[in-house]
Amino acid sequence: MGGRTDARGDAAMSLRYALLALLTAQPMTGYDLAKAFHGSVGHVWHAPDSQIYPELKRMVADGLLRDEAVPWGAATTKTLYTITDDGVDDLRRWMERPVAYGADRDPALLRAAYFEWADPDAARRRLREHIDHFRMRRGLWQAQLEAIRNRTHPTVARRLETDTLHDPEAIVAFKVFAYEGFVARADHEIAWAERGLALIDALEGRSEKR
Amino acid sequence: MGGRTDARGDAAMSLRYALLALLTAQPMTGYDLAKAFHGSVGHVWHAPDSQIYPELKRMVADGLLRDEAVPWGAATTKTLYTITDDGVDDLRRWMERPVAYGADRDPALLRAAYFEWADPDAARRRLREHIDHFRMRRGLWQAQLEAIRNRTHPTVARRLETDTLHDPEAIVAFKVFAYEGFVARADHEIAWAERGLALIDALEGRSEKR
DNA sequence: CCTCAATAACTATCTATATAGATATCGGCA
DNA sequence: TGCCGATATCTATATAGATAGTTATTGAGG
Repeated sequence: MGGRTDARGDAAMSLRYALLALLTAQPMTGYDLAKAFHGSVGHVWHAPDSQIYPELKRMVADGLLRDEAVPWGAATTKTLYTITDDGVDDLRRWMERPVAYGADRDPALLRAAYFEWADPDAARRRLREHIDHFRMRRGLWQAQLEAIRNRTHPTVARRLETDTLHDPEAIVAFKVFAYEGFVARADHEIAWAERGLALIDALEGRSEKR
Repeated sequence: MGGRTDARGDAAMSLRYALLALLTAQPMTGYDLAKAFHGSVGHVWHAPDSQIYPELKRMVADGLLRDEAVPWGAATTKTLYTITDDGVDDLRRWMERPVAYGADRDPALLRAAYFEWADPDAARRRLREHIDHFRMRRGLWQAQLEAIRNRTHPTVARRLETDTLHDPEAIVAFKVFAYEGFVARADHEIAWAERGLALIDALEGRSEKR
C-alpha cells in the first residue's frame, strides 16, 4: 500500500501539499512549479526555488511523485514530475488533518505596540508603508480573483480541463473563497493602519496642549 | 559611538527588538524574558526559550545589553540583562526602519483553495477548527486588551512606573491599538470561515440536485 | 558563427524557528 | 533527611525558509 512513513513532524509541510495540489492538474518540471510559485499559488504560499527542488526529490523518495528524465538540449535532461496514486491519497489524507497554525508573530503589530519609542513622523511612515503594502497585495489578489471568476486564470483553466472528478463550480468557488479571504484581510489591515494614523494625530494634539 | 555592525541581514530580527523593548522597563534574566514570551508579548511575537537565550548572548556581544552574574543558590549564578545606551539607540533606530513583511504564507487559506479534494464534512471540520482557533485567540487578546486598558497588566504597569520619558497615555494607547488589531483580525477570520461553511452547504445542495 | 541576454534547472549556505531535553535549585512534606 | 514537583537556566538537534549563487540552453542580432 506504499508511501513510506515520513520521519518529519507534519507541523508545516504545506509546501509539499501545495506542490501535490498543483501536480494534480498535470505533470510538471521543477521549473514549471517554481514559476507557478512566483505567480498564482505564490500569493497563497510563497516558496523559493531552493526549497522546491529538494522537496520534489523527497516526494519522489516518499513515493508521492514519479520522476522522469526528459531530454533538454542535446546532452542534458530535465526532470518531469508526475503525481502517483499514493500522492493523490496523501493529498486527500491531508484534508482530513487539522491545519497546523503557526505561532503568533506579526512584525507590524510588534512595532506598533512600542510606537512610543518612535517619533510621530516615523510612526506615520510605518503605517503608510503598511497601507501601501496591503494595497499592493490587495491589487494582486483582486486580479487573481477576477481571473479565477471568469476562468481565464491559466492554472485554473488547465485544471478545469483535466479534472473530471470534481464539480467545476466547486473548484472555482473554493479558490474564489480563499482569495476573497485575502482581499478582506488586506482591507482589514488598511483600516487598522488608518485608525493608527488618526491615533497619532490625536496624541500629538494632546501633547501640544500640555 | 559603539555597537558593532551586525553581520546578519535585518530581514527579521524582530525577536531582538521585542527583547530590547521588554528590557527598557527593567533588567531581567533570560528566564524572566522567556516567561514574558509565554504570556503578554508572546501573543504578539512568540519565541521559544531556545531562541531567547542565544539571542541575549548575541545582543551582549553586540553591545546592546550588559550581562551581570547574580548568585542563584549557593554555588550557581543566573544572568541578569540590562539594556545599554547603545541598546536604547538601537531600539529607536529600529523604529526608523521599514517593517520587514514576511512572504505570503497561510496554511488555512492554502487548504481552503483546494477543498474540492476534501469531502464536505472534512472541509467543515477544518473551518470549525479555524473558528475555534481564532475564538480562543480572540479571547486571549481581548483579556490582554482589558488589562492594558485599566492598567492592571503587569508588564505595562511596571513600564508606566519606570518610564518617565514617554506620555503614559501614548504607551497605553499604542498597546491598545496593537491588540485591537489582533482582535479585529480574529473577527475577520471567524467571519471568513463562516462564509466558507455557508458555501459548502450551498455546493452540497447543488450537487444533490444534479 | 559568435556573442549576449533571456530562459531553464539546479546547489550552497546561513539564519530563524521548532522540538526536545538536560541540569540545577527550592520549598514543602512524609 | 530524603524525595518530589515546581521553578529556573540553559543546550542540542533538526527543519523551514531566505539569500545568493552556479551551470547549461536557446534564440536573436551583429
